Amino acid sequence: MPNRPASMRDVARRAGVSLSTVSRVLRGAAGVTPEVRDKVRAAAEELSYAVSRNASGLVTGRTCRVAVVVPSLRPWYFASVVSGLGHALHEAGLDMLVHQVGHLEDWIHTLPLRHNSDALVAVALELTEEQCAHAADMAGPVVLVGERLPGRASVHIDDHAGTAGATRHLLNLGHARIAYIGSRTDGGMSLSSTARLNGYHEAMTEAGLEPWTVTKSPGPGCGELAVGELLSHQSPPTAVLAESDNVALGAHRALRRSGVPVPGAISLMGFDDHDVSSALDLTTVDQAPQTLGRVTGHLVADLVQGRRPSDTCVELPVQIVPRQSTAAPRKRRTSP
Amino acid sequence: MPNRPASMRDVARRAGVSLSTVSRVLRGAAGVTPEVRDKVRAAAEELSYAVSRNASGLVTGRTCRVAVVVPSLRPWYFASVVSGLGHALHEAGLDMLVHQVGHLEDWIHTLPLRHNSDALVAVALELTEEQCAHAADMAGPVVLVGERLPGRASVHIDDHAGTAGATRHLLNLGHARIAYIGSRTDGGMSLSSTARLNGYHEAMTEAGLEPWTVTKSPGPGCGELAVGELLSHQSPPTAVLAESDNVALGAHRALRRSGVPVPGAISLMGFDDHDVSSALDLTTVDQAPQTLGRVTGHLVADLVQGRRPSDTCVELPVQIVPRQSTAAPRKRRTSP
DNA sequence: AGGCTGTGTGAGAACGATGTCACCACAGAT
DNA sequence: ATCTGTGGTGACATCGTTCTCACACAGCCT
Repeated sequence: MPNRPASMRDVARRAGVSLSTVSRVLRGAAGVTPEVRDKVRAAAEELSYAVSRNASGLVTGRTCRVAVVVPSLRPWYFASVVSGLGHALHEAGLDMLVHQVGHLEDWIHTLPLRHNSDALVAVALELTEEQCAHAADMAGPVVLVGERLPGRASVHIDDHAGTAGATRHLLNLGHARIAYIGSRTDGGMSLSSTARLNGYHEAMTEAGLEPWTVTKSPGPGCGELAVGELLSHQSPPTAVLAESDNVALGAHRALRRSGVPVPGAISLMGFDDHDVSSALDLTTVDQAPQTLGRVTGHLVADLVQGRRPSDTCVELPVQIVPRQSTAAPRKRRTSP
Repeated sequence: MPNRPASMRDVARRAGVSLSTVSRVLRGAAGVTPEVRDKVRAAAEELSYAVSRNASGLVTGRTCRVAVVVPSLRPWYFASVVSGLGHALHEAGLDMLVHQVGHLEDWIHTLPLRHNSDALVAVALELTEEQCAHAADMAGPVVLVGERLPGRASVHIDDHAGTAGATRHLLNLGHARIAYIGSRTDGGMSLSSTARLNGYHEAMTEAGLEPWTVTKSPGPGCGELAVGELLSHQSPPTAVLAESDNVALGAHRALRRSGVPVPGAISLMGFDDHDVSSALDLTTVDQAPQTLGRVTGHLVADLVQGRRPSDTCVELPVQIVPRQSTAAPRKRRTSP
């Protein structure tokens, strides 16, 4: 009962021209009389006809589709990246296929994408070169977002500069005992985690101060546990920089419950500019994930459409967002 | 240089059988000797071959692809719905094309989807019957999520029961002066907004109490403005129910800034179970958007794959999530 | 044996577009 | 008048699948 949709042949018949001519018009190819073109356009409009990317892709070899692989769409960060990506791809006339793969093992299983997309964007996946090569073999250009791999196209932020800047922000406020809360899985640290940690280290040693790092396994309890450890110290830090807003969130909760005023006794900084940060008035580092996605989209479009992009490895700047959770340290009573 | 990927013909040659046989094997069709089947599978594996949905869709008329149209992927709610949807579709062997359309006018422009997807899921879009019909004409079955339209398949939560339950929760705590903050655009109220308002009304009148409603135009300032209005009243409410967590968030901020303790002086409830709610310990109504998406995915899969779903119009229950922002009202000092 | 049935396989026509090539008319040059 | 482009158009092969049909061959019953 869903009577077959109109085909190009139907449009051709209606316009009284040949199939080829309709194709030319709809593709915007040159060599058609304006008069004929309008006639064809009108016919297509009346039949509310749209070309089948399926069929055209079959002969051109291009699907006008980009596959995006992401651990999950739900977390704020991924949603933002994919959102920006979607907009940019849409502008370039590309459709976006979204695949969520929880574990990297599933990833390889999801891969039979060949012929089904023109490129692949992997968001926040730590791929090995081997996996990348396999993916490229299956689906054309591969672009990494939020991670990097030598020799592969990637778009990511300058994590190092972000934490370095954040640390300097705290130093400039007058803090000296600045602790850093990081996350670390059994498998080690991701490249961006490492870069963030290094940024902190650099800024601290640059200032002649001893870095003070606490790492916990990632998850909801990360920030809380770390704060517990920090507060039990003989002289606790006056400022805490968290690897991410999620960690900062847990830290914030722990501080609140411990009755430690923020920023009165301890200044707290996050990293991400998560929605929650503005709700909690948390000073943080904006990594503009939507921009990340958008830039990636342009890059992918360039690659797919055969333009040579200026640079296949883009590093985006970050920006400090000052809010209420950081302030100059309280004067120490012990000083004369 | 990206040497053309293997085609079915290549697999056939390698396995020493005909094209048809390969097709049969890879489709899982019956009537193939186990021995031949294994041979074909092996050949396909070696060539790391995957069927082109493009080509197979061309002849079957099915694309194994579902188009999802959503205002934006960024907000928590949409991301959750689409995430659930994606998982369910993936289980059903369907790929998900995501389109973000900010305005409904763009929507119609995005529509040339015919032949490019088997079904269309519209998330939180208030479509007219005409637009639905047009969409159905272009892309097969249409399923609405979070909104409803008589005669169209839809999946949504029981907004009415949600606010009614929330109101009763506050009533049970002993509140009587319960205000409701709603949002309303110039164009009127969406169906779900209306249902939420009605739920509140019903519970209040049921309890013999006078409803007290404040509506502001939606946006970040909605909750704040409303709280301003409520606090300026001669005897302010002891409890406030917000149409959504976003509104509640603004209300929470305004109360905090006004020095009104929550829940000490005023109990506050939201609706959605947004991430921020747990961060703020906000009592709210969980509408499980990911489940919403998941259920929609199953429904769409049924429709696409020709199974007759048990019901094309699903209403999901909601659940109160009690947290720290609601408590019994303070005893009134004026009572003897 | 002869005729059925059934089962595994292959040949070839779709599907709906694109791209190549041939054709036709008509312009201007010879 | 004939030749030669040239610009608009149509015929047809092609892309990689699925699907329909025909065929070969085995087994079983009369």
